[in-house]
Amino acid sequence: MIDPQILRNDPEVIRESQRRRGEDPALVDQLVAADIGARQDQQFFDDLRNTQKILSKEIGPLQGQLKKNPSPELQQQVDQLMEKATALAADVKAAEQKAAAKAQEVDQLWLQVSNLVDLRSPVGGEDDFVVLEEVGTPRDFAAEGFEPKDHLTIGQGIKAIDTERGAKVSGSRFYFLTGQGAMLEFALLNLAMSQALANGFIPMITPALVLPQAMEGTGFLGQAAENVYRIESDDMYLVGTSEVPLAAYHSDEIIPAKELPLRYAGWSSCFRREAGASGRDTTGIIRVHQFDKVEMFVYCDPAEAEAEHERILQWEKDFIDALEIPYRVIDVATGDLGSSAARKFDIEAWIPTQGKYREVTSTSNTTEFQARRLKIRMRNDSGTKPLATLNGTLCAMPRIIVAILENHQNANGSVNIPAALRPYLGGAKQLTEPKQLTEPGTP
RNA sequence: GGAGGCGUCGCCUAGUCCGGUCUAUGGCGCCGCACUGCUAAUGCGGUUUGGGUUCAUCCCCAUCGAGGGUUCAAAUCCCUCCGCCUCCGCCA
Repeated sequence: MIDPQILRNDPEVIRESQRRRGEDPALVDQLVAADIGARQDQQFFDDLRNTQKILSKEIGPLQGQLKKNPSPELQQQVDQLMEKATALAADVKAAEQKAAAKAQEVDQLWLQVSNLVDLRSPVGGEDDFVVLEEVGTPRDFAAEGFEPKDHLTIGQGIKAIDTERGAKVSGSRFYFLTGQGAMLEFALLNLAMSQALANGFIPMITPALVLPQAMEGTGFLGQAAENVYRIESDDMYLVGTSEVPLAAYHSDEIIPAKELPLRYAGWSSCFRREAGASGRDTTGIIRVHQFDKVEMFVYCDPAEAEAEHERILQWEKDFIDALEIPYRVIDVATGDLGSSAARKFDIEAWIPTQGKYREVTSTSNTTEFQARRLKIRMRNDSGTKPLATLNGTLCAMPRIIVAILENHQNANGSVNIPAALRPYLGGAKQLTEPKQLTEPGTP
């Protein structure tokens, strides 16, 4: 949610943001009208309620007197007041219901408005991003004298990835990480968590099932709703990222300014329906329904948010650097920000067999948008105010595994392990074909 | 799943039986002022959150886990739900 003062003082700012996103600016005009109406109705109720309270306070003491010394005169006085009060009660109730209905209408409209875009975000759709930098040089496999294999071929060769049995057990876009594939994920987890810990993050293992208000508050029930799994029988949602539980963690709380910034590194499974992506990335583990991820999540003073966003991006780069993977950083365009982000940077890793860069991490500055929805505030000397939240991927397992397998493969199908990862794999320098796992179809 | 207990403005707590002196008590903590070589102690005042109004002060409304209901009037009475604790049963 956006600061309602902006709606009242300068609604054009919100209209412009909606236009840049390719969303409906007329929503803002609906909101302006609804907001005025709701405040009028609230004021009407407040005043009516005030008269009722004053009247009620007159009746109380009179009732007391009447009990001690009953007199017809007093009785008449009380009766008269009661008559007025009874009539008023109905009006108060009606006014209250009207005001509540209007307030709800305003809330519903606000839920449809996305965050104000950062004016530096490039305007346009998915393809209108701006490349900020390219880091590292893709390997020249031709010069090395062999054709690179795709990650699935390599993964199957070293018995690290099993998509056939994944599909057998759970359907398409599911997979098993087996043997050293599983160990590779654990190693990446440990590397990521060590880095996060060194950067002052608090490690967190979060719920993967959340209540509707957590999903709503983080902004995933808007346009992104079709990609969210819902557990109908219990009215809960499977999270697509631990950003959701990490944001809702402090909902309805007021955090002292001196405790900020609060940095959390969450580890959870992530679930995505990938609706509307049918036909894209159908082989391998680039686009899957379930994966594990280490996510950075920060609560900070809004004045610090932009600098923190840069820091998170740097930590993401540090991690990919450590894995020795070539990548580029893009400034995501307004149409591709999602409802919560004001600005978003993606890191895209080089995927040799696709000959292009593919998203492996994403960091968003959601400014005060989520904090307002989730009622998270900070307290400093001048009072309480909404704080800012930011998120960024530290390590999304399958895609990082894809990037490692493809970029560090050898002609014989083995894979070199980046030096930073070796300590977490017992010092091994390569992933090679093991003997113990059976082929699919073998009894 | 069964039985019982509990949920009050940072923390602890009074109030709930019996509705109106609750404009929610007291203590701790915190903030300000006074006193004082300094500190401590003491005294006085302030201290939930959100909304409306205002230059600001003031004032008004809501808020006693949440939502309904009864009533002129609800922390207090009734109903539903949620959470926590204890015990029992089942299970990882």
